[in-house]
Amino acid sequence: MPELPEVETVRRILEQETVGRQITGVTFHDFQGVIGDMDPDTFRALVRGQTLGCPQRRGKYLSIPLSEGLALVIHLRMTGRLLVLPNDAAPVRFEHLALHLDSGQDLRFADQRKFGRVLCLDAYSARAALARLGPEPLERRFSASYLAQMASRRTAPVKNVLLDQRIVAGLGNIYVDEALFRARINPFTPAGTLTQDDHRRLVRAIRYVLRAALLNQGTTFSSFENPYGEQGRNADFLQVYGKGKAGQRCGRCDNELAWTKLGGRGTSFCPTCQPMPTQ
DNA sequence: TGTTATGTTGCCAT
DNA sequence: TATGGCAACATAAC
Repeated sequence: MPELPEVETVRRILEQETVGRQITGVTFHDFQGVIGDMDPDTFRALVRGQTLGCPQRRGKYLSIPLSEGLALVIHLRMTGRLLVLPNDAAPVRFEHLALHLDSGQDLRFADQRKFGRVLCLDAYSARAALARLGPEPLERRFSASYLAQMASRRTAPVKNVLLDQRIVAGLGNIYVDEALFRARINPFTPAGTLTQDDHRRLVRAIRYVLRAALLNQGTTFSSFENPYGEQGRNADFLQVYGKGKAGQRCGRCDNELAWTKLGGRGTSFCPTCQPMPTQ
């Protein structure tokens, strides 16, 4: 599922392929709700003739500035895909939107589960949409002391706190499980009970797993592909995500990994390396 | 063949 | 405010 490393992988390819290209036309398919509440003809009128600026990423959002103070704000949610294809390529499965570019290519948006969106917003609305996000985990503002401040007095499990995009932007189920394993912290630990050393290890672990995933161009667990249709290579390096349920063994201690539900999400961890702190 | 898990975000209830 | 549950949706796997 697209989290920070996957979205950034998409952004880097779009930066190569679409910057400076003009939108010459728009094609919708069966699901026009992909652009939100906006009328499709309005969307068409707004974006036709506009030039695509340099794509930006904020958390799991992509934002592509257009001329005239507009921006395309895109979220892939769980199964959304952005693809760069020739104008004359047939629609892909679950394609909802095609932006025809003057380069002879299309920027296509496809999404099996129809949760993802491509919104055309004015600069003010675009800014508002991203303003609620917490700091970027790979920037300095996301520090051990920041995490300590946000976790202070909170009783919710640390995993839930890390998944909260208002606390830190861009983490999802995969990298939270991976980071907690690397930091040797039990996902159920009440956030407010973490020690200073926990905060430090956790921030370092989050940065490590995200950087590694970026180098591998993301994790393809089920459906993620980059705009060229290529899979990420990071799945081979996962330590716990997707392994607890199958009863696989921990790469550190060789005991069996555990699988449980936490906050409605599947959660894999090692009960030996990530023990619950004693009450 | 029916049931369940999948995971992101926003909305709702407590 | 903090927290938890669930809907939105389509499919694969059981």
